[in-house]
Amino acid sequence: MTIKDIAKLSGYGVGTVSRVLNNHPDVSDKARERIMAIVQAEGFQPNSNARHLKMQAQSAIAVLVKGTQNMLFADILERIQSVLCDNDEEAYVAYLDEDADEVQYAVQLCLVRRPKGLIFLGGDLENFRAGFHRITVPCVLLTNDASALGFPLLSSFTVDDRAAAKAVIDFLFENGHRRIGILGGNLSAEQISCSRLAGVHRAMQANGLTFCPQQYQPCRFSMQSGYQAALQLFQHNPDITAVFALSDTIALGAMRAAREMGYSIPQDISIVGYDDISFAEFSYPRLTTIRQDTAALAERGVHTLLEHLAHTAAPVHSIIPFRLCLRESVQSRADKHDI
Amino acid sequence: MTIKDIAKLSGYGVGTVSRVLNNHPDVSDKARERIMAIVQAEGFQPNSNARHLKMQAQSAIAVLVKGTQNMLFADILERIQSVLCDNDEEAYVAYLDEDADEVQYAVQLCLVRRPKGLIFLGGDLENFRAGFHRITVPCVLLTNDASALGFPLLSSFTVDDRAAAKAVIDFLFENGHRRIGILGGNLSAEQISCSRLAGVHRAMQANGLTFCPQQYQPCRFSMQSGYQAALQLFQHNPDITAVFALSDTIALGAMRAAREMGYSIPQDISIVGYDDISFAEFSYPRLTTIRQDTAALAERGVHTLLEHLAHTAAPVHSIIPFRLCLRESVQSRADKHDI
DNA sequence: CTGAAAGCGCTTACAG
DNA sequence: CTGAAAGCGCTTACAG
Repeated sequence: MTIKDIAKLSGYGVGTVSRVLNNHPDVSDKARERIMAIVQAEGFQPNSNARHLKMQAQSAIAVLVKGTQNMLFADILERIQSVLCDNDEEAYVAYLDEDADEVQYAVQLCLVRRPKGLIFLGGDLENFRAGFHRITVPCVLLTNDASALGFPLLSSFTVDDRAAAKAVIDFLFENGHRRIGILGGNLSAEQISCSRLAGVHRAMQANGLTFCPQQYQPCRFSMQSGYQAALQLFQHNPDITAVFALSDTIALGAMRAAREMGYSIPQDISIVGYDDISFAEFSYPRLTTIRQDTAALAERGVHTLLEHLAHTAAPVHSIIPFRLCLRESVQSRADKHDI
Repeated sequence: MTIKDIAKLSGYGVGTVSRVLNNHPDVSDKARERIMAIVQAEGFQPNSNARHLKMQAQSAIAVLVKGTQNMLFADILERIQSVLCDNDEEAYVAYLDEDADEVQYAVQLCLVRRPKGLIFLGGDLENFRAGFHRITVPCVLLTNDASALGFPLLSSFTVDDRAAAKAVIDFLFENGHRRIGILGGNLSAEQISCSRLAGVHRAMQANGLTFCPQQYQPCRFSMQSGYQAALQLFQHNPDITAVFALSDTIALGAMRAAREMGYSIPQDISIVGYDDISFAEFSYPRLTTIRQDTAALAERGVHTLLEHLAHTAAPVHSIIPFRLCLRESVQSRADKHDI
């Protein structure tokens, strides 16, 4: 069943059928009615390959997800899909290892699939700096701030990672914690771990605390990796009273490690996460964490991309608010200051 | 840059270029070399719309995921993507509400996107029975058994849900539990909850236990819903000593509910899940659960689909082994039999 | 082994 | 408001 068949059935030409299908204004009501009736009856759907070939545009928007087990990204992705769907856009999603070069992959993808736009879920600024100039379609980076890069085709939305990290440290400090361990991602690259750690540094300094390298233990963003890193951290820093994990999954792994070391949470060790994935509220004890507004991230990201697809405009870089969710995994040590 | 440009640059015709690009055997080595050199140099990629238009086939395989927050499916999906990628296949994935009619959606999808094959992640047999005859491409259903339906285009892979559920009940019985509550999905439809519950019934009967309707509390497959359902369950059945949740997410919600009721796990109440998502191992206490072999499910599913795409063959319905993972959320009450 | 040509199903100026 | 026609970029018999 093609547009030609519909034309024959309706007595009109293919041009008119096409115009009806595409909601062109210059069609008589009679033609529109008659043709639509047949389209309905036959359940006709135009061949999208032919359509796109003619329109010289790929329909798809590609979404590159960095990290395969990332609950936060899964959450954002779900919302992205739904907004995209509401706008009749198709999404192609690819999962990359959390240490892969997403920009290099994107360049490749643009060659092969020619998406009309890209959304990056997570990204390393270093990779963008090195390779983004080769990308020629509008893009949006989520959960990292690309404003400093100055690419005209790259917008970004993120919470203020520094401020959020600082809020965590301040909160721990207020609750009497002085020796705090940090569990996070790879620092060699310009990733979110960096800005979060910058916030940690600033807060430590502001509160008169020193921070030595061994208080930071790098790991991947998974429970398993968080668990192992936490074991290391506890070993190197037997005196810490709190752990700030740069993601909830890492925090959940750290909880397990703490228990294996015989620590009670939060009596012996306090733990704070980052992301507020749904498990954070159902862990035991409930995890105190930084809530990222995934709905805002997804919606603003998609809408910005769609606008930039419609007409070129200056990139927008915007900060999404965060919130420190106070739950049960932090103990106040106000009464036992030990500095 | 089109195939025509490559032809001009190389001095060959477009036909030869196309043949080189598609690895046809009937091309001289010289032509192949010269053309490939130019293709490499220019970074040329054929327009996939044009290609597919000619080949009269959509490239994509559609994956329909039933439930948006399903960690098990997320896990399987990731593996599906990777296997598909290894085989140079593109995947289009759509997330549906867990109570949506996936078959109706699939029929629609076939009209619009014409995928060459479909993979269902989760599915209600009732929906398949009602609407699958309208689907004309090879399909695979994962985590439910479609053998009874007899559709020539529908294969299925699943663990034996009845046997697994029976194993859980037997295990609980052996450990002294006599009054067991069940938390699961919607029973009105022919979903996995049904076969799992059938296994529960059988095991209860075999062990001489009675099972009254109020011991079953339906809910959606989420922590939040599991939490609320568990609260109900405890209220209606204050004497139960164990809860079998038909998914790990439900179980995690139930754990929260149990704690709120003042129960210790597993001392006061034992909890068993289903799926073995990664959080099951990192919850506190660690969750005893049924492990589904997601790798096998994904790989066998994709390979079967690929084979059926290559040449029609009889559908295959296969059982994937399960394993009861003994961890910490079940208490032996062998010493305090109370029947 | 290679080229010229038809045609996949659609859209869109161009006439009328 | 409508139809005839060109053409999007590719593949594949058909000749040679």
